[in-house]
Amino acid sequence: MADYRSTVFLPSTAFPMKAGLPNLERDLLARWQRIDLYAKLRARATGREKFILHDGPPYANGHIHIGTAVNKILKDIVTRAQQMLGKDSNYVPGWDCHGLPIEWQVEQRHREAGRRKEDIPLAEFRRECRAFAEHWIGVQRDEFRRLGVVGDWDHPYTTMSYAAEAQIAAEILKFLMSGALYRGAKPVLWSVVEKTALAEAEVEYQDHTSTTIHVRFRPLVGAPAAIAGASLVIWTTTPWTIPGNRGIAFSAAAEYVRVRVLAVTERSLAIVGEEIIIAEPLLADVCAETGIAEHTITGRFAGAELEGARCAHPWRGAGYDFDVEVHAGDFVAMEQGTGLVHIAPGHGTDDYNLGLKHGLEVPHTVGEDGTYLATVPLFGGHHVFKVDRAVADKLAEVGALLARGRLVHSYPHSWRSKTPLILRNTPQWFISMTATGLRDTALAAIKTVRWLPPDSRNRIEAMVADRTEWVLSRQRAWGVPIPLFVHRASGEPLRDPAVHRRVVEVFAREGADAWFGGDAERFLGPDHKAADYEMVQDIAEVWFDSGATHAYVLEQRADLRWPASLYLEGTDQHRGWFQSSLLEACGTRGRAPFEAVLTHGFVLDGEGRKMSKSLGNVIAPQEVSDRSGAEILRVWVASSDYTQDLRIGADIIQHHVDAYRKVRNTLRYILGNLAGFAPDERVAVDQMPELERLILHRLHELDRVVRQAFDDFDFHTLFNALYTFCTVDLSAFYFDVRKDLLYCDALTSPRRRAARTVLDELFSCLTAWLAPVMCFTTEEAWLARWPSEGDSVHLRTLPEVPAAWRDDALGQRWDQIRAVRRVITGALEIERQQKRIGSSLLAGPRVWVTPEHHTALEGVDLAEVAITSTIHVVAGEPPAAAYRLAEVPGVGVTVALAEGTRCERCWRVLPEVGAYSHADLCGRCEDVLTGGTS
RNA sequence: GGGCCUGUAGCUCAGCCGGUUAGAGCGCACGCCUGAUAAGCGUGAGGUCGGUAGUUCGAGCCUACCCAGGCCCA
Repeated sequence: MADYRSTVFLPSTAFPMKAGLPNLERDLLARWQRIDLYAKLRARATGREKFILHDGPPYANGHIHIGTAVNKILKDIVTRAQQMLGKDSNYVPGWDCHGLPIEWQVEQRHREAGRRKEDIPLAEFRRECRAFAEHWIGVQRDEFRRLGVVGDWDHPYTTMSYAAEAQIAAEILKFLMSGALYRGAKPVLWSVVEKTALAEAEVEYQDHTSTTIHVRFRPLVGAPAAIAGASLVIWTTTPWTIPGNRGIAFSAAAEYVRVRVLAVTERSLAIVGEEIIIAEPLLADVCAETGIAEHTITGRFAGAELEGARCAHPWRGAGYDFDVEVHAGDFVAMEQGTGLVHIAPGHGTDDYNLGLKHGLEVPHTVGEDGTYLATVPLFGGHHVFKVDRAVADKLAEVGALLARGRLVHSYPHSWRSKTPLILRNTPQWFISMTATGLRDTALAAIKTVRWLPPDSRNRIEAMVADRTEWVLSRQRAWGVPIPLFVHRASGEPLRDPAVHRRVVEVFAREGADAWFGGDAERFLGPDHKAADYEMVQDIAEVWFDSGATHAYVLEQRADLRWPASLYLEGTDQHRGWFQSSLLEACGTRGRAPFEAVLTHGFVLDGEGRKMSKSLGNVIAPQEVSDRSGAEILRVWVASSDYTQDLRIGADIIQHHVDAYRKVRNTLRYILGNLAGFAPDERVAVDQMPELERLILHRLHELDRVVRQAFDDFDFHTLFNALYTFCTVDLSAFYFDVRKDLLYCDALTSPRRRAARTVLDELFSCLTAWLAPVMCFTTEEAWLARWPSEGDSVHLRTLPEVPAAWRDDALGQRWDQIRAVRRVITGALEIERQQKRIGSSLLAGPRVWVTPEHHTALEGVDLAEVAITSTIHVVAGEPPAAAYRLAEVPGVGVTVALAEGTRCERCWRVLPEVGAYSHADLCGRCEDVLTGGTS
């Protein structure tokens, strides 16, 4: 028997089945660097409408993790998609460089070397922080590039560049001049040993034994009848804050009771006959703790009735003659205590906020060394850690102490000295949300921005509406100083544009380090005496640095644009960068610095849990890149619905590896069958068989999906649509059906040429559509087809899909044809199970169809479509024995073996085989080999 | 504890304005092909739509509560 394999036109391509992604990616990255793809993209897009995705700067203090990888990949897909939509989509990456975590790590190094931070000159310390940030910028830049992210990596922005530091200073001064910046005070975590403020990250929680006290507060004349004559009882674990008391908080959601004491235990400080007010749910606890043995409830009322009541401080008459106000607080819990919470606005965050809301005084009571200020009656000069007993005694003396006790609980301690911390009222610089109408401006600006997903707007709106102020200052070393001179006599910050100009100029030239040189004259100039001014030593919090990036990046770079087209970050940035950018720009420019904001979720493990070292479920992007390829991460990101949290785990990675292979093999098959394809081989659409026109129609449909998805940043819809197209429409249908004529028809056959024309269009569309996601593989495929030194698939824009390809009627007709095909394949499967056939080409089925189907099948070679050798179509009711599918009513199939002999070249079984010069060939194959027309 | 959000097959996702037996692809099982071959094709089994209670003639879609999870606060 003759072997005709060599006469068959099998696919041929150098594009390998196995990608070897990690190596391929490194090669392509080197190539893009060699040809300077970024510069080529810019050159190609000159003059086009700009699309500016402004990078939210990641923090430069460690390797990237899977979350930062997702963020950067998503940004890259967006920028590439916009570029392909025909815009100049320029992406400039940036880094956040100042701030505590870097300072902390640099300090840690010194500690390990046995040096104290205090012994290191500030200038040197700042230099080390800068070097530290620089190092990690380099590391992260390599890691981001490894993911395939294209952007201006040679000219990124940083928050610590001199230009940035100068502009940050300038922006702060704008807030000063507008009247929004003011000096106030608020409680911060404070170490009395180090005499410094600490951030939450520097705090360790350890068990601590506190003295607890129950204290009576007597309502003043005019109090509501419900409480008149009784005592409000509070409970606290920090007796030393009693001198700072200015209020009492209750829960508006709770019931309160008035309780008359009937009997007490031995040594109880409760008095038989007295009446106290506490929350109902805590009644039993309070009685137990204060030694009330018997009681009766004489009143019961809703918490709300307490609102606005006033009490006397227990030490009224001894310097504590102010009123203590009673207000609702949503932080009042029914877990412990009395349901009435002592409020010291200088010593607690809830206390401070409640005080702010009701205009309570925020007293300064404690100095930086932990001793009471001399102005504090009774306790001036005493240390807060040694005063608990004295406070309790003093309360007992005036009859206010109802009980005292001890409690072991988790309490914040300094990570350095291991000593307990206090919350201490500390001077801070604030940006007011109201003085210049900042909150209203921001809320109005929010309405003009496109928030994606739409829920995102609720979140930012609620946060801005609830925000009471913006605390700008940090008592830290590594950051941009708040460049103010405070007049010693008046306490007013200096507002002199000439001085401000000098500050900004010097910062731009020498960096913000210049501020800490101690030379005030160079900034103050001849008009002010340095001795008259205090030079503020606080630095600005890092959210201000990054919130001002729009000012020193978007506004200042000619290749960018203000406002940005898009900010794209994780959902946590509603409190962070989205908000600081919004507030900064609204405060200085009156509008948002972005037109749209896109938010993504967080990365969780395969079970939907947070990744953590202790759970051992952390997946590093570097590992995935090295093992499977960064392309797999990109496919994973693109096929996930990132508006929700994304999950990743070993099986999920495998899933996307499989999906990748399917798409890759689709491209490979197209390339293989396009071998030697020349432009003059092309066939006009109206000359094509229906099947080819159907695929073009699908391309037209997909083109609309793709453009819409690019516009909406909706990549998972896009990727799933393309993936399904590759599997369902191409691999399982079109390619399978067209194998016969691609392999066996003559090279000149019009229908083969038509198929190849369609493959050419498929290649053009798929490589472009997938390029933003599969940036490596599409480039590899593009170059496999069009070898070139300097070209790239990424320099393309989306192909124009002719409107003429659309043919809805054809699409609907083929839906019916494919339904009939499903019945046939089902029937063939039965035969296969019975071992009557193997290949479908052995079959010659008989198909009964409805009149509708019959019309749809007109002019269609159903045998070709079903990949059988022959087929008989009959209009009419199928016999009882016919195979049917419930979802395709009226269609039935019986299967007989195809009559005839197998053509040894195309493997179809036909009666004509044997009638030609080659005894084992069909007519078509005979002609291909002889050049005849039999 | 508060604000915002999520929960549909093992996985990634569809599911319109509430309206028949809840879909797709992958994976899995079984089979076919051996001229896409560490490929390709077919068939099949998988879901009490997180739970409970309501509203409704009818709920995966609406309401309440609960459970699990995420982000941000406290």
